[in-house]
Amino acid sequence: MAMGPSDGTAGLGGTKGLFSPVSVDRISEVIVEQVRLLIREGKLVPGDRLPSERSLCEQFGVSRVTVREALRVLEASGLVEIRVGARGGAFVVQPSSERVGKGLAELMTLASMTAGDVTEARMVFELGILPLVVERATEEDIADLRVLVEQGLNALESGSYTMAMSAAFHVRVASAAHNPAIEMLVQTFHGPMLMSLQQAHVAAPLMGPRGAHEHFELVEAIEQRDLERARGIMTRHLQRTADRLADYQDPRLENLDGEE
Amino acid sequence: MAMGPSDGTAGLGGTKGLFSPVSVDRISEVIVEQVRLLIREGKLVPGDRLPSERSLCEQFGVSRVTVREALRVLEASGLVEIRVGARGGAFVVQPSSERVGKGLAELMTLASMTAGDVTEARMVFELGILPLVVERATEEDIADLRVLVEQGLNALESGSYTMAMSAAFHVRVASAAHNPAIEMLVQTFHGPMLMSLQQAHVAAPLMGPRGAHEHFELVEAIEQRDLERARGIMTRHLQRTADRLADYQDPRLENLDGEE
DNA sequence: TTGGGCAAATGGTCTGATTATTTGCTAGTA
DNA sequence: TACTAGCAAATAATCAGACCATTTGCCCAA
Repeated sequence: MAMGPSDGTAGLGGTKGLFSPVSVDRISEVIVEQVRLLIREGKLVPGDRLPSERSLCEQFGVSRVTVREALRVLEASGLVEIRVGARGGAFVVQPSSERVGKGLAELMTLASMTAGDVTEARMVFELGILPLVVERATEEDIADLRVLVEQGLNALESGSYTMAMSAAFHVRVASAAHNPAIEMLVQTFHGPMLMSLQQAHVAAPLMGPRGAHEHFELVEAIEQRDLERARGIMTRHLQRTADRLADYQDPRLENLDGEE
Repeated sequence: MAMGPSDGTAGLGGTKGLFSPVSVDRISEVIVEQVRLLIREGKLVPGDRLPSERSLCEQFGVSRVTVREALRVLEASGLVEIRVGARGGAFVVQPSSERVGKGLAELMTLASMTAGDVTEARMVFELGILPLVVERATEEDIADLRVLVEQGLNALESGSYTMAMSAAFHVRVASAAHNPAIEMLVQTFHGPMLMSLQQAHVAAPLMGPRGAHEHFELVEAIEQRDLERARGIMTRHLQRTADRLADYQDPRLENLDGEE
């Protein structure tokens, strides 16, 4: 018996009419909302496994197709991860800032946003967090940064320096502010850059010796808790990015390889 | 003939082995990637309509279920919008920062991110962009802000002030920086706040007369291009949010109603 | 000219089946 | 006993063909 969406509540809600919208549409969406709620309420925590598709069919009283569409949406939203095979199924995942940033980066590349726009936002943000970084950086933070600088210098010599390494450095600096929201945002900035670089096949080394040395100096300034010096270095460092971008005729994201 | 995912490439790629992952899985994902690419390349622009489900089935040589799952993912990603009925179908949408922020907000509330974290990030960002705002705000920007302040004051008197209004004001201020990246990020900050407020059923007026007056003063300072004054006002304004948040025992996002 | 109604297009859903993959257990062998 | 090969079960991925609900546009009648 193929039933249409007319009785879309599918036994949910039932007697009480406290539905927010007039949504008599899309059973799968109702399922998504239920699961979402369970996750928000903490009744489902990362690592938990949802019932199998067939179980969910029975519990919701819908067909497998509908359940699968709901799972697809949940997966695309970064809430669950689906594994096949025995002991497989839908597992609730811990939403990482990385995962969040990915989605955001995707849309930033689509939005009408120039490389200059992104660079300017970086200027504001990465300079703005420096006081926090200088104040809060731990020995571990600094040790990590030293390693990254070291790797950068080595890669530079062997000509294998990539933008990803530069991005990793900047993100690691931001994480020294010890604020997940800030870390996520910085990650977001670098996402679209890396993405567009991959698209443009510009994996070539773009970091000059000067930029690498600035990374080194920045770590030193952070270690010495010298905010003014750190600010000066970062300003120069980012400014050169901006300048290089200005050289392009069409400074859209495709050309976001100005990081030196 | 029910064929499994063994030939999951579905005729794509074919001879050349330049697939990024080993992803021989999930035909629907391949379809998603194709459409995504078309959108990125500008071959599909907002407003365009994808072929109907049944057409896509033929073109891709897959079943409707598979196509539908791909469409679900694209829809959840905010790339297309699906309308039913004749002349319906999947339409490419302009990815707005609002649409993006929604999904993002969801994940941010789930991520281990406290209200304090978000507030601190706001401090950095909203203070950091003030120089740009003061420099670039147009008469239109200021007129819009005046309207928002007016509405806020009226709502305050009638007791109908909502957090959404405060958020709208802050976002509008950010948009006066005339940088899409910045606007989008500020919107991202406010998304999770609104969401958690709705969850906590705290739609009540939280904006004190003091906060509303600060909004008014801020607009004035922007109009006068008085950066220092604007900075002072914004600092006080956000600081009170931080202070209020500190009163909570568990300052998680559920309590992100500190905006006054 | 206008209104009603019918038909086509289209998404939403159902049913029942096959295939591929993973896991765990079992039996056979050294 | 220990180890490996292989089979069985669980599970997601997909297919095929059907029916329902909604929207749009057109045609015909008043």
